[in-house]
Amino acid sequence: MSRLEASSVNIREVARRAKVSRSTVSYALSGKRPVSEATRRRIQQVIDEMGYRPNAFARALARGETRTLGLVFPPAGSHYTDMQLNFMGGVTEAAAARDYDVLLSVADAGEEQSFQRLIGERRVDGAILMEIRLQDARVERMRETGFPFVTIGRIGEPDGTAWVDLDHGTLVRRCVQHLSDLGHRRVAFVNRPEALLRAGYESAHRARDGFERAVGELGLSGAAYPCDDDAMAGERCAEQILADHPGTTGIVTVNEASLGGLYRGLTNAGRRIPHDISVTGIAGARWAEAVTPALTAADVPAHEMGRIAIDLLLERIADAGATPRHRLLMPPIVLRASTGSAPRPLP
Amino acid sequence: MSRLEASSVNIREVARRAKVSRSTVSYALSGKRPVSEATRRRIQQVIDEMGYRPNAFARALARGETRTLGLVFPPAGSHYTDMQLNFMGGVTEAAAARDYDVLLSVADAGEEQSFQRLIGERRVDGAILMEIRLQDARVERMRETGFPFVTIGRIGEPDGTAWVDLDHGTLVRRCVQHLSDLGHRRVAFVNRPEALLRAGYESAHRARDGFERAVGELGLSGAAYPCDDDAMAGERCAEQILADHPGTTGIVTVNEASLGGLYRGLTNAGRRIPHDISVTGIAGARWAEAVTPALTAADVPAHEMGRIAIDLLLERIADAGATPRHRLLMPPIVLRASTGSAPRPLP
DNA sequence: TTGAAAGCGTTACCAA
DNA sequence: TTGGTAACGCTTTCAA
Repeated sequence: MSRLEASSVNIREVARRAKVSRSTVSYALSGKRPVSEATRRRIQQVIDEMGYRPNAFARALARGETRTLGLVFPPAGSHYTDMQLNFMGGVTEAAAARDYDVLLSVADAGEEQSFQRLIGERRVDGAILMEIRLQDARVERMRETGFPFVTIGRIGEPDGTAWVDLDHGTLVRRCVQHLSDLGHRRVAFVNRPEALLRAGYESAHRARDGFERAVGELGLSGAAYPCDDDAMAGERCAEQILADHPGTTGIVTVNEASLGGLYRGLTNAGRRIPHDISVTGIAGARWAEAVTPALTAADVPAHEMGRIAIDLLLERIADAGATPRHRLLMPPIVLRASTGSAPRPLP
Repeated sequence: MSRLEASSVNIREVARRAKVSRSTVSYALSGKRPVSEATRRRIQQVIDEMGYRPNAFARALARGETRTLGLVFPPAGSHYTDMQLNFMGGVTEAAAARDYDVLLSVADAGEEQSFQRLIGERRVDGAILMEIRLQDARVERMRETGFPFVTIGRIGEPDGTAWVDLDHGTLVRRCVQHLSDLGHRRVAFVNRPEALLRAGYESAHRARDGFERAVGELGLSGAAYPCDDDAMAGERCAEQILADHPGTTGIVTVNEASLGGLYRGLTNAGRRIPHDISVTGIAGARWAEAVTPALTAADVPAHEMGRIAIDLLLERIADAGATPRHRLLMPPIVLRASTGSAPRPLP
């Protein structure tokens, strides 16, 4: 016999001690049926004495709801970004505030196993999906089954799904605009890793599209670079940018993890920020402020996005028939110290 | 009726279609009793057709085990450190590899509610506790109830508990030693936030003790500073250090989130790293490499620690009677570019 | 206002 | 090799 049973106080025992039926104990707890004040009191006393708590699984089984939400994210080895991890924090705290637990699930795009554990075995009432791709098998799967879900990020054709996302396209556009306003004519774009791009990772694609559109509309010259999520890659990326186009005076980055390396690469090449080259982009505030000079950037409100995702999900669960809602966030670009007017062009 | 039930295929239906009893289906799945090849096949076919998966809660109820592990961490608003978050990643992936799910729970030191949800309602088979204090109410509580648990970090008197921890004391000691070897005579220590110290946060205390012991043994002058977990605090801390003791030429830090600010403060004060002042300490590799020059530091193997925690926990669950084991980790200090020999003393 | 009993979907023991 | 059935701990309908 397992310890769980051994140490378990159950409703039957409470009922016996309080000299009432099990149903009365249940009703006293849920309040779904009037219970006389006298017996309610007696029951409560026994419960306090014995430290009784209803078994969550038995309750889930009887009620058909689990009061647990799933958080699905892909395995990343040791390479979680700050952003991803702060989503997790936001989601979990918001869920706790609403009396839900969060069940973590690492599931790759095509991976059936984890999905089945979560949805197939009915462990959760709904799920939040992170790291969305333009074409996302997990999302399609959820849709088919009619299971309540919300995505952080949005698929290519998000109509009919519930999601919360940053408007990466517009945000990057604004960064380019900002550089353009400062007189920069040749700019570069530092994106997330190439592997993610190939996998169809939505934010990387939308950010790049935004960059290219903006460069075109504003009549600038620009080049986009994928970059791995670490400092060394950032350093190499800076070298590459300057090698390809020495006249580059502005950089937009959406890769916070490589930021320190990017700065280092630029500095090693003898470029001062922002005197010789301006840098801006989208990043967690912590990263933006860790570099010197601090990065002018749109701060990712990861924590808030986690909270919003939970709210949207609970809405879906409460009313599966309603039209799915979404939130497209566009945090302001906060001016710090990494951008300035373009240097006089070299002869 | 909830959607869950509506879309649910259950064992009874499978049994009916395969023309066997429910128990046979159950045994065919678990293999705990021989089943003739013919019926096993027939059952499997029905299962595949109908997409049957046993309901996790019903199974948990019947078996008395949940195949779910709890991960308890304190609420942090938006201020999770990289380290904490990477623990979460490591724990989750290791659990998934062993076919366990992870249930997240935000629980403050004294908070009963979350504890009760997790343990009282028997949602998990065991739990991992993070952010340990020297005196930790949660740990005591777990101990009393005999519930299987492992701590990441260790309490003041850890005997009899299972834990995995970094040897912060010795690690900081080695950092001081390293500085001493390079000829530094006056050093400073940048710790985690004061609030954490006051709360009895173990790693902050053990690190500080290690610093003071080392300074004493090596005959150096040293001062310790608490520092909040952000760049601005790091900057102010640098200023403070130089104001208090301008002759400081070496710094040991265990506060990765303030590292960028610390560098900035030093640089603003006209000190070049490592020419005028050396910096070293304990930090996640990502942070250590994000700053320029990259930090000579002991890299926190957060991911690995998460994995170890899971292994220790599964051990506890499998054999509650065994003596709890532990792992004290001491990653090497990897030499990067932030330390060098002490400058000639000023006149 | 309360009790009895039938589920919820599994597992595992007892028979056959 | 299989089937019947009593748990597991709770909720909720039906009766009183």
